[in-house]
Amino acid sequence: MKPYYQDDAVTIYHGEALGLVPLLPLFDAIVTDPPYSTGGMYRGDRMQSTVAKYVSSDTAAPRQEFTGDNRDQRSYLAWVTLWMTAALQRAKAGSVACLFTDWRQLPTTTDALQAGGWIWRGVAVWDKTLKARPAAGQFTSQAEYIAWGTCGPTEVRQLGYQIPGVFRAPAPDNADRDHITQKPLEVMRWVMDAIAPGGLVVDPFMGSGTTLVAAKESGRRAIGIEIEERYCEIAATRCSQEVLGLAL
Amino acid sequence: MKPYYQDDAVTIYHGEALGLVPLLPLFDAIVTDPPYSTGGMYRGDRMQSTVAKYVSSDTAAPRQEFTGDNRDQRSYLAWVTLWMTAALQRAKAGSVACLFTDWRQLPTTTDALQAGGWIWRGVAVWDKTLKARPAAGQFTSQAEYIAWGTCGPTEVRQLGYQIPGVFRAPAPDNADRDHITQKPLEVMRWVMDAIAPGGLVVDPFMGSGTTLVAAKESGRRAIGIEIEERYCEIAATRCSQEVLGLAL
DNA sequence: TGTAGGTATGAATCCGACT
DNA sequence: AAGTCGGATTCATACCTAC
Repeated sequence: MKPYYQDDAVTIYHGEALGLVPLLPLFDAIVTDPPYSTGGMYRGDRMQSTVAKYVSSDTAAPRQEFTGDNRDQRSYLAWVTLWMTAALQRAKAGSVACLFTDWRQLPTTTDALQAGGWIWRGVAVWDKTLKARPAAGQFTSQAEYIAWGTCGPTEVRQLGYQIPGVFRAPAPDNADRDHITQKPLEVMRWVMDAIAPGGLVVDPFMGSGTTLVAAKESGRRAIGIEIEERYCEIAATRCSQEVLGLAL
Repeated sequence: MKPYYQDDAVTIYHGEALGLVPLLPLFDAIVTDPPYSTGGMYRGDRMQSTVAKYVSSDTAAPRQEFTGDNRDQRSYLAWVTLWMTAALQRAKAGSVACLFTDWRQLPTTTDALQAGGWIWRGVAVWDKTLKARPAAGQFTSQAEYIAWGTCGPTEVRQLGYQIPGVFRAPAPDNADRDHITQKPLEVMRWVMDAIAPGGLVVDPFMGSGTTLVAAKESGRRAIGIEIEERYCEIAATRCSQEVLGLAL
């Protein structure tokens, strides 16, 4: 396993999550935003070869109606369960898992979390604030969700402050994004609060590496896995800039 | 079917939801906050009385129990599906369903919504703000959720403004509540925005009747069903005060 | 009317003791 | 043993009281 990039806090592997997760060192947290598209990403019935492209919930045109054909959702469940099961084997006791999801995949994601052997502890909300597409007479879909849980009993930490369960931060503008589903750094900083300082954070679907930057910046270590080399490059650049104190 | 209370906008029936829903006139929306049967990781915790589960141990003011809050998850799914199926039979095309739930029952609730034949359209978030019970080193559980959907295709309405998908409002103070789980009126006003003006709103688990007050106040009609007579009385009082313009 | 300080409490959760 | 029960604990926030 040769890293694509490495510094004292961050390691990036260029490769496929399902294959690489079992080879990771023991870690303290898995924080990730898997591709949760609802169509066209599964080739054949081999779920192992799934990660092909990222689709943003932001870019979807009008919402598809629920048709009763759960094929994609079932595959998604199986696939998430696979790598969460693998992750559990490499997780220290008390480790935290944070899985980003949209409203449509939230029930599937909590199922997969539990099917993978993790204890589901709750749902946190990223409120993207209202500026999204207009929807006539319907609740605006302005939130993403984090299904979170632990490996075994919770590790009790006295922080002296409460970690909000709802976090408000606008999504980055198109121009400021390297990746179509890129999260604002503030959101990832918020998530880091739920993880013990100094711990090792794993993101098997790294994308442009916001998780790694937030982890490093907040005194944690991180490992990122990404199948597309161009994102490995972007993330490596962001992490090394962070080294020099240039980020943000 | 003899009403417990009736005025020109509001009707209250004292009785049991499963039996009464099939007898209702055709309606435009079902908005309700069923007993979540939640309150704890462990079965034992969930089987406690509602006061033991939901009221802080050091709370001075006495609180009233409410019933129907001890189902396990399987039963909860079956039960919600039952009355949502019945409701669909009395729902006009394009009707809206809004089911309140907490994080733990959210996946079960969206399953039940769909199992009952409704089309799941999204999740709205009531952010209770950080005035919530803290949990050391964990995301605060400060939100409740609304699983919402429609009976058939959405009825397109031009509102001229967007309905937020995340709504911030602190839970009412202990002293200002008649029911342990009473919602703030503002929250119900927000929900009413998703329902056509003048429409008939049904709440089969009325409690202290906030849904009815919000419906009436916003120019809609409402039917409430409640199994405990004490809450029928409270709701009737609130609705009649609203008639006289005394509420709020 | 304003400001500062004290107090009560939340649709929890955890854990140990007891039946 | 598995199931029940009860007490301790967390802190941001709204509200009340006192100056």
